[in-house]
Amino acid sequence: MQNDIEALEAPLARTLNETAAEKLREMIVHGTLSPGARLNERELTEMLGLSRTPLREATRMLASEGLVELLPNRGARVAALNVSTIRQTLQVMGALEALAGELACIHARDEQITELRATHFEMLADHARGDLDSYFHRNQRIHLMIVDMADNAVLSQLYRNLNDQVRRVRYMANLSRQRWDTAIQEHEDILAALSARDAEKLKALLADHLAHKLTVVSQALASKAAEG
Amino acid sequence: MQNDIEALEAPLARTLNETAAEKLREMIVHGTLSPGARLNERELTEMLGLSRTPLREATRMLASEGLVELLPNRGARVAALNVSTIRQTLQVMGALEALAGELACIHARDEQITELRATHFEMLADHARGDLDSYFHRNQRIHLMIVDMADNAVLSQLYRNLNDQVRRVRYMANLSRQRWDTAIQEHEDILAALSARDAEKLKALLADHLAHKLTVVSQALASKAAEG
DNA sequence: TTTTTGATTTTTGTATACAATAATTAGGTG
DNA sequence: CACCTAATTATTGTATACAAAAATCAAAAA
Repeated sequence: MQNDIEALEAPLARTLNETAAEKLREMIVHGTLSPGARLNERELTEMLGLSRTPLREATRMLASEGLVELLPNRGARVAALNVSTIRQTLQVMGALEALAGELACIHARDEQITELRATHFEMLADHARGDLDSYFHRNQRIHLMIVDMADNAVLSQLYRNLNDQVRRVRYMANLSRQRWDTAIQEHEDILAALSARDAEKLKALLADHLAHKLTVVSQALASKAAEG
Repeated sequence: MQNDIEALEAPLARTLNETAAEKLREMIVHGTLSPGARLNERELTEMLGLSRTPLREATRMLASEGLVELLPNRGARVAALNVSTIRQTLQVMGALEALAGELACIHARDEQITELRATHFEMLADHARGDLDSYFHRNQRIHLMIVDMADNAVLSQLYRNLNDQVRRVRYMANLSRQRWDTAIQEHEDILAALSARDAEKLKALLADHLAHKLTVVSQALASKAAEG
């Protein structure tokens, strides 16, 4: 019945604007709402089954997160995705990952590193069986785990926001499979450096890793721009 | 000839929720609304002369910026200011400044550095005449100039958001004057490194500078917590 | 045809009305 | 008195109503 569904979907006390923000965020990240698309309030309220008030509050939150652009008196649209912005975002993420790596070497507990290694092996399994989706998901998870090991909530929150921007590219343009092998090797090196608590090496590895990601993502965006 | 307003990103037309967000942001940063204070919608609407709709949209934006905390069904309150959060924030700002310094060494135009040096001397003048407010303001400006020299809009935006958090401490607890002299020296070194386009040195100097700031701000917060 | 201009429609921004939840107070009970 | 409990009040969350701006369309003029 209805109450059960509600309880499953919203275990904690939540408001409509929060759930709306979550739904919209997911739609934007997954590309259901494509970059630059106008957000028509009437359409979205019908789609989400709520009124304009919580919807507008949600779009304002997403605007502050950088997923939505506000046009005064002309509503809102999904933030555009261009190579320049993604490059800037990845540069910042690189700086944040470097900090995260440094702090993780200090604060990470052994069981966290063990858990990270386990996830890494699961990702290897995904790689072996060619499960791109699961591989991508666990890849994300590994990076988030490292960031969270830094034990800095501000850092974690910021990183996730920026990461959402990059995830959009993944869903927009399927990233090439050829990068897999090098990425796997990089992850193994990263794991080794963290286990050895070698902060400087970890920072360097993370920087390289992200630089590679930048080239891949840029190419993906550029080819998408060329075909579209 | 037609006005190409569309091409410009900066929207000149303003809505009430934006101005409300600006007002609230300023009140929070300046401490007019003190940390942890409940945001009563009736009071604020009367104070700002608008209705609850744009006010609530504003508070949601500020929540995403981290200046406000939302309590479901219990409204909102000004985000608390504790040493732990400020430490985390400054750590992240440090990472961002390091990136900014690196990029600034590459992208900064000579006239920008000239402008920076001019602001530095004006700050020296503030120091000489003991104008703490103006000194503080120009100090902020110098750091923002360096960040903006990186030519990375994502970085600039993020840095400003985090900086707002730290500014709150300044207004909450007047920072000690004794740090002035060391800060002046550090700024001169930073300026020299940037002029020489010495990225590594600049990064190190900025890191030191921020580490000092962290101790000062922590002490200020701790003493404030002790007296309050 | 193309352009322009003014009316019509749509969409957004804001205010207010209503509903639901939380806070407060008053009155009883041990 | 302390401690419940219920009624009242206040406050928040959501829906809707209204106003203003933008977009659309259609007829007239170049």
